[in-house]
Amino acid sequence: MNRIESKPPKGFFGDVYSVVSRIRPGEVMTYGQIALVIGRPGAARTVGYAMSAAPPGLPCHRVVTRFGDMARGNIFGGAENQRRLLEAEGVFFLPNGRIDLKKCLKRDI
DNA sequence: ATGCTGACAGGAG
DNA sequence: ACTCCTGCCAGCA
Repeated sequence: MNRIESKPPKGFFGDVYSVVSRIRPGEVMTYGQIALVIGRPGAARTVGYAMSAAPPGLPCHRVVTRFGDMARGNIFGGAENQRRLLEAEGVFFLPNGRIDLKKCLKRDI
């Protein structure tokens, strides 16, 4: 299906982008948490959908799954690239290859 | 309006 | 640890 690209950010998508852009370097948020922040609990899937339409410049690599791992169809450069970006920002990775959500998960909801 | 899809989350087996 | 199923919500044909 067509990617949403010629559409301006609005409503749900705009909220998602706003929240994601608010994530400070060295911290990450899960899809479900973002959905909760914007007032749409359970809309984690839609958050991911919004991310697929994320405009350039949005730190979508700071958005991870509840396991602190990378999502399936990451289109921004692959899990390796994501890990490199996050580690460069100070995100702590565990030996199992996942992010230490206990330390890096943003909580200023 | 209806149905399908999707970068998820949780629970069950 | 694994897979499978269900629920959730927004956008598009």
